[in-house]
Amino acid sequence: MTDALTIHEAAETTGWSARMLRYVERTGLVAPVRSPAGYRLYGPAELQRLRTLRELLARFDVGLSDIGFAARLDDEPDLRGAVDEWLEGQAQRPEHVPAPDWLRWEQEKHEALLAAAATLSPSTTVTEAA
Amino acid sequence: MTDALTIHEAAETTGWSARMLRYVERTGLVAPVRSPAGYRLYGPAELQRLRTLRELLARFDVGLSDIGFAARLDDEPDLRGAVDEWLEGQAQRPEHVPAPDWLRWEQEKHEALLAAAATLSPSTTVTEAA
DNA sequence: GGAACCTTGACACGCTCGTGGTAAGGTTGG
DNA sequence: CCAACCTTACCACGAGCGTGTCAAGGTTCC
Repeated sequence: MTDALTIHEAAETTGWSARMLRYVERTGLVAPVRSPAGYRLYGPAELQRLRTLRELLARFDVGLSDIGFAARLDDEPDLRGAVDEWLEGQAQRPEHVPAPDWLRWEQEKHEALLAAAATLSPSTTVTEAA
Repeated sequence: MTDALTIHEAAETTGWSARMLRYVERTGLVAPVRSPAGYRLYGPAELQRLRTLRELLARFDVGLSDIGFAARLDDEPDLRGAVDEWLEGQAQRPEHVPAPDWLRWEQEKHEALLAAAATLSPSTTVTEAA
């Protein structure tokens, strides 16, 4: 009990390489406690975390940096908010723009504006006929 | 009205370079409609989206790929779930492990196990005394 | 005190990201 | 018809990711 594995032992039981365990630590995703001498000590919790992390990366083919970003989203509400807001297609439309016009655009775009993009005004603005 | 800018015009009004607009499109974050001939046509919505995206990246110093990942989280519930679950420190502890034991570990870790990590058992398992 | 660990730091390598170019070829407007 | 635009497809390049390996130096155990 009260077992703590050294980096190489942890590597063996988790499937990571010792090298990668150090790297993972640098990304801030799994940081083991240190012995007074500085040795990394991986407890059951860390080991489990490492195994599931491994599974996660493999299953969805994402990178450590992606998970790192997700973590950042988690403790940076501002970022989370800004990103979410941007993602939901600019939910809060900029009031300074008439709005009805730009809305049509979205609509048309999602439908078949492609073909209907016929009669447009000249100038540098692109125009074309079917 | 009903204006659609070509890539270079859009570049000018959004601050991106034409080159980057194509790149941004490849990431799937802002994809303009295409004219019958294949020309990219940026409408007000896209332009706005590009401007706010630019602001977002600069303000938080994140990359297009990060936003791309956030988008992926948004439409891949499985991924979102797996990531969130992993992030909240393995909320659902593995029932197959006694639990009380690993919990102590977390506790001790967050406190001052460092110094208390004195008397341990020998073998390959790390051990040390103060 | 020496073998067997651990630590950090560095070099390396292939790959992706974020950029910029350039070349070869279609469109379009006047 | 031709200049001015657009398109895709490449080359390039520095920075970072994901890995490995090696070197120089502490720890620990017996």
